Amino acid sequence: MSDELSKVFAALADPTRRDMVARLAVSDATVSQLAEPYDVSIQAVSKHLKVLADAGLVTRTREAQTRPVHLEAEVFDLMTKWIERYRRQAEERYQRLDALLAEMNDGPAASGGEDEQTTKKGKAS
Amino acid sequence: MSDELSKVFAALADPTRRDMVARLAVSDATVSQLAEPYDVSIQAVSKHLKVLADAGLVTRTREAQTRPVHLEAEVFDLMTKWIERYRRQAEERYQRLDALLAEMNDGPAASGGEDEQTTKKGKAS
DNA sequence: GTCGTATTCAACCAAACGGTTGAGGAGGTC
DNA sequence: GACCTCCTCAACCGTTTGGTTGAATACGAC
Repeated sequence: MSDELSKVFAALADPTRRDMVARLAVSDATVSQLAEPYDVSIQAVSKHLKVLADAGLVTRTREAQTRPVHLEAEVFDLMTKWIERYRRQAEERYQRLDALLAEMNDGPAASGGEDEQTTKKGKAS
Repeated sequence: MSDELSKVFAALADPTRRDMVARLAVSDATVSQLAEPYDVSIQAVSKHLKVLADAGLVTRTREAQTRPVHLEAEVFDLMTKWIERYRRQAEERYQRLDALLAEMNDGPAASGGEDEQTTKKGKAS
């Protein structure tokens, strides 16, 4: 799990960590404040925080005895860029397919009620 | 890992699976076509596909002996919605903070109207 | 029917994950 | 100094993950 993107996705794959991110979007918090709602040990929360930090999603500073946690929203961009890229690609492909199907319907051999999956045959990309 | 969102994030946390999604965005493919570039067994690729399918990211149909894999781009929306929500929230918070700081710089008086939580100390930066 | 191809299922294994408890470390207050 | 609080590190444990190999299964071709 070396690469940045994998770490970010993996970090957000855990509901507890997503909840933490959600709360950190509202305001910074200390480890114990973050731990309060969950019934797991402080150490477990600290581990979750480490995962989020390793993914670059949060940063921690020192402030008296506490270590306030701060959300770094910019890292989200990495994900959205990746997602948007392939979603757009897939959607464009869909539109081309729709256009192609429309063309085929408009065009020649309309060949009866082909509601069956028969048309699926000629797939050769 | 019961919930939908966790499955989607977890599915995309693996570089091989992300690569498959990237390739499926271009065109549907069979399992062996998908497996070709990677030097892992076909079975391993089949497992990856199962993870993607469980997350709702791909669907598989049957067509002769092969099982073409198709990307379901709509599921991406789940993620982008989640991400955008909290990113926006965090960014708005930043803007409020910036405004607050600007205000404090403009009007040094600022009186004592602050809430009791002012223990937050002046955060350098 | 038999054969070949494409895919999945089953069993196994090492490594990572999410949790625990216990022992520190860092930094305040007395 | 002693003491308390907040937090992390270390060791351990059960479960999940990503990979393997070998044996089915599903389907078309012969």
